[in-house]
Amino acid sequence: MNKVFALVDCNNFYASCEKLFRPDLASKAVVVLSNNDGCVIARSREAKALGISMGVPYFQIKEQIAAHDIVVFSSNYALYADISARVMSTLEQLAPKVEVYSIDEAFLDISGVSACSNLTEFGLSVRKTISDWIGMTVCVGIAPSKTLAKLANHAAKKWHKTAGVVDLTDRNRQRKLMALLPVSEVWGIGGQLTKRLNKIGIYSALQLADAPAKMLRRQFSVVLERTVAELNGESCLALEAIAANKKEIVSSRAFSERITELHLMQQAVAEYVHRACEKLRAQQSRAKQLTVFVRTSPFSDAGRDPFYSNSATAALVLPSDDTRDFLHLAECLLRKIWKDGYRYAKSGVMLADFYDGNTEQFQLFSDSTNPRALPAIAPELVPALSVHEASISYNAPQCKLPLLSDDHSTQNRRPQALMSVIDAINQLSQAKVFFAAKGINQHWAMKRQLLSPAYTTKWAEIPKVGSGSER
DNA sequence: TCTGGGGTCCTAGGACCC
DNA sequence: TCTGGGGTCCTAGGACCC
Repeated sequence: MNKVFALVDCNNFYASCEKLFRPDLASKAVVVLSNNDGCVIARSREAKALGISMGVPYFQIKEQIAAHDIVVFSSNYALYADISARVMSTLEQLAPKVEVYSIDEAFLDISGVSACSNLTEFGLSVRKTISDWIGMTVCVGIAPSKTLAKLANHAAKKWHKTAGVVDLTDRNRQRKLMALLPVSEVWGIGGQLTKRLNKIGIYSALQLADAPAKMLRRQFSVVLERTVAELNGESCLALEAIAANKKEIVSSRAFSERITELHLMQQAVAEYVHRACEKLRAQQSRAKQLTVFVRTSPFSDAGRDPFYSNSATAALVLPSDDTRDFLHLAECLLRKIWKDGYRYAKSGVMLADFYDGNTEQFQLFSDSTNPRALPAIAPELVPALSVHEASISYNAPQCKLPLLSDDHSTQNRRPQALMSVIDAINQLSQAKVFFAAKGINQHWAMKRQLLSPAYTTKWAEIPKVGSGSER
């Protein structure tokens, strides 16, 4: 049976979510800003028509916004995640297999549907159901590969006479559409590849589809070769109905005001460690590796406000999901890269090198006084503490384990209940329990001055741990 | 004054092994 | 003067995505 995919994508998702609870804004221009009210990241149809471009800094278009009476919102991820979950669970009722690809789009496997229903009619019924049940408008692209389904979706959005659904299962229709679209519209072709492809005379999607595969493989990569196969109707990218665990977890934010003092940066980094570890536990992984990075603004006048960016990485001896392990390590790493005299704009942490949370490799030569992982950092990184002292201050006060025991079975018996209890409390009531390291009055925390109310959720905050996909 | 956040995959090159 | 061949693993960096 031939594969058939449908790509369902919500129109102007964030802006549409904001309009959902504000019928008074139905025909008004609406834009949504990134974290910290920095850039425009979503625009309603009306805002696009007024020429507001994607990614433009808010401060640069304030006059335009006032002149055209555009309504502006800070991003409200709790709201968007909740609406997204409703759309996705509806799609799961309509199609046998669904892959949630991002907060506002999903691939459906509808192979076989054509046996009992016209594909365009199927698309229209999906559109109607999502509109009737949730109030969101979606477009549907249908094709024998994901890359072509993406292209079909693009066409459905671009041309209104399609009524929001394009069936691209026919080869002639595929070629007709590809001839009309620039190669940069193809999924997987970004700015750099567009430039290089243009140089060798490839401008349209069709020219790419007709280019010799061997040449592309040699001059570019297997990725491009696969894209071309997909454009020619050969499905290379399977539908992944079960979301895989993350292989790395990042938490980072720009500050609302510049940070110039180490103790404030320590708070911020502790906050990001806390969030990253929450996500890590939510997918039941343990991590070994931690990276901390800091940077000043890349947009400042370099003469007056010099640029600095640095990162440091270290690994625990054993993988862990305990926030305390990473707080300690992060503190050491931050001291390594911190330099006085800069105006820092952003920092963050990244967890990597993941292990299954349910299996654990014991150490062959375990140090019985050191039942848990000791950060593998050179002593010179921690001028105040020798490694020995670090291990003592690290383990002893925080866990009540028999410190002098050769019983290897105890080596990983650091109480895990603490983290579970903290996660459970914080799920019941957002951010009630936390480590003092992250500070109480976070003056540097992000600015969201135009936030809409928590219409559908208990907290107008970041999505609860484990709730759907984030973006 | 003010410019987002979070991911994945691939490749090249170095280190190391026999 | 002349210094092999083949393989794996890891990492950094680039490119892409939403």
